[in-house]
Amino acid sequence: MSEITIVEIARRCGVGVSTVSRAINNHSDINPETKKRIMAVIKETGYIPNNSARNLKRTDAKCIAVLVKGITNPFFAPMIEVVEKEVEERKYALVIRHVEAYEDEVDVALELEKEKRLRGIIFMGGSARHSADKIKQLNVPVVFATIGSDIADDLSRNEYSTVSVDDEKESFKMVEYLIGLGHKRIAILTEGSDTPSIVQLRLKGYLDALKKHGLEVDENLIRYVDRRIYTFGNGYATTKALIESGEKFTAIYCISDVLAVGALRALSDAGINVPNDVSVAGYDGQEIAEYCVPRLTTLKQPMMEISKKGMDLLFSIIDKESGHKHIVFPGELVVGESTREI
Amino acid sequence: MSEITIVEIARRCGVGVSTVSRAINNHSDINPETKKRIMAVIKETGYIPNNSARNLKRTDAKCIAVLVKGITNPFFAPMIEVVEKEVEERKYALVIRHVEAYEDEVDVALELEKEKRLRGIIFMGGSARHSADKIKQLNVPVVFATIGSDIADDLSRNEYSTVSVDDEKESFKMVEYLIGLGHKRIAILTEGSDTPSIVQLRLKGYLDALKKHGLEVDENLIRYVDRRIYTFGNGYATTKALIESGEKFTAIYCISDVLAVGALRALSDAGINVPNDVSVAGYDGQEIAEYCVPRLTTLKQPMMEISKKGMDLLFSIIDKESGHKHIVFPGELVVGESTREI
DNA sequence: CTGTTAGCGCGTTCAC
DNA sequence: GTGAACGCGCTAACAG
Repeated sequence: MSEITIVEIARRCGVGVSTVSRAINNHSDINPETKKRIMAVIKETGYIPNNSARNLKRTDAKCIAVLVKGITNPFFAPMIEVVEKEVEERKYALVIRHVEAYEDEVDVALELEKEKRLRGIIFMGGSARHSADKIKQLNVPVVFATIGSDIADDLSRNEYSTVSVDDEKESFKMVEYLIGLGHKRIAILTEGSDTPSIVQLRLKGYLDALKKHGLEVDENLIRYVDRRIYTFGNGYATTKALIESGEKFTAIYCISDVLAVGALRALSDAGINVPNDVSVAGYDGQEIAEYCVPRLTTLKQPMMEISKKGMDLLFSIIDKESGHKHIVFPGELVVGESTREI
Repeated sequence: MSEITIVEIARRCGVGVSTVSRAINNHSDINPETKKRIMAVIKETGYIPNNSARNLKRTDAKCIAVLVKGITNPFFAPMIEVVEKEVEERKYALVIRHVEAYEDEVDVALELEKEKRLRGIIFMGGSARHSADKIKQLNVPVVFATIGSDIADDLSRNEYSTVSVDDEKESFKMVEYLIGLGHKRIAILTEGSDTPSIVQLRLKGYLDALKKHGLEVDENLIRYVDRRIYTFGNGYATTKALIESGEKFTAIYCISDVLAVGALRALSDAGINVPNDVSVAGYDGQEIAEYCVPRLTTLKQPMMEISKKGMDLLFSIIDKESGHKHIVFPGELVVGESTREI
């Protein structure tokens, strides 16, 4: 089965290849009649233009790329939908790539840019610190969503945009809320991450809140989950270990809702009532927080707004209507049924 | 910023382009010294080969594609991880594409195949009935995961493989289990789908089980969620409507775990105890089923085995060691805390 | 071991 | 309005 190419279509229609090309790409300079004839043959033969060849030649491809770190992470699902909608509205093409945990997302972007004709890139998740040089190499506007600007050094602030909540501040807010309820021994479920990331910011918010309110930091209450903060199992296992360690605590603050749901289950299994015996708080404001039993107190990130704003910003930079910006959205502390006064 | 190409690298190294190509692609016939020199220049210049051009020429690209219908669906996350591992082990490249609900996955595959040099395709989710002709057009081995063979007509059985559970049978099993617990008025949360899909099979299993046990089908107990069966909100809203309708029922069977979690929440809000007042059963055996409160009784699909077997099969067909097969895995009825005898 | 060269399939001039 | 010819960046023959 030799692949059918544009030449073959041209031959069958008795026209030149360029005419076929014009028909495919909706060019204006073409006789409607010939176009119709060509399109008929194309449909009939099931011909599909080779995208690689097109990318090689095309100069005007309007394409946006979204690079998602950990696409299996449900957190990004609603954001991606917003991106799809925005991109479609503007008649751009969209390519979604997921980036492995061990890959450098900017490297992947670099590669992708060679392959497609990208006009803009939006990153979701991933590490926070990238060399400005590398980002500059991308040559197209770049927006980081859900990653704040506070980790960027001043030099690189103008090389890319960020749209996010202030993870440190919001995390601080949540812990302060727990403290306000009278909790003094607040455990935290976090991840032992060595790279600068939102995880570290959230931990810092926790530490600062304790400090501000004169509570001492007990290392035994800082619990590191095994690698991934978006699995129920990790929240469950870590909480179980915490309980069994005999350490005293009256609240658990989890840096993701998914971890918190695992924590709820572990507490329930141990016969510990939430919120009467122990309060549980999450972070992210994912859909699950609203539907678990009890409903989770969580720090809701305005995901839709973040992605919407991220796209607006990206397009306005593409259209040279704006320079790079660093936008911070406020998070919302949603009080559920999982926390109460002590 | 003119893009830097292989010619430029060759010029800077004072060698021919093919030598550079050989260096990049780890060919054997090359002097280690020259290779080292070339690689150094490549690193220095930040040169990245253009993938489109490569795809255009390459004859041997070992690449597998996974097309996922609704990649935002957490159901496929663990399966994709298995695929990644298997593909990597065999030194193939992997391209993951997610397919919109309104797109035809086979069409997308057709397009992708023109662009990349695919050696095999694995589909996850999506509609069940595809014309054998179209699949044949793909020219490479195709495996459908999580979609059964029962919807394929005999003619096309040899054109592709399927690896799945028998959705109708397993669904039947679950409903029979509920009936065995003494339930007579069993509501079902399903999706009003017009295309042949697992959804219809699960509904059929429900209907058949009722019939077999002499229970009459009450249309009022068949509830259709609004479009998507993998959102908590839909399970919640539909269950809420069911409760408020005043219809009597003692069990709810949800055709996905995600719907079931939403149902749990709605019942809890209405002051209905699970499982004492109403039993709830899910389907899929996702991680959440094990961590919600109460734990969900569900029909667990062996997702890891399905994807592992799917990949094994795909590769053995690629290597001509096997023809197309239709493999059915047994599901496992996992009894949680959400169902009890009436 | 290395350089030269011919296309891969297509979009884009530039003549007609 | 249309066709011929060129070349995008690269790999794979082939010749040295």
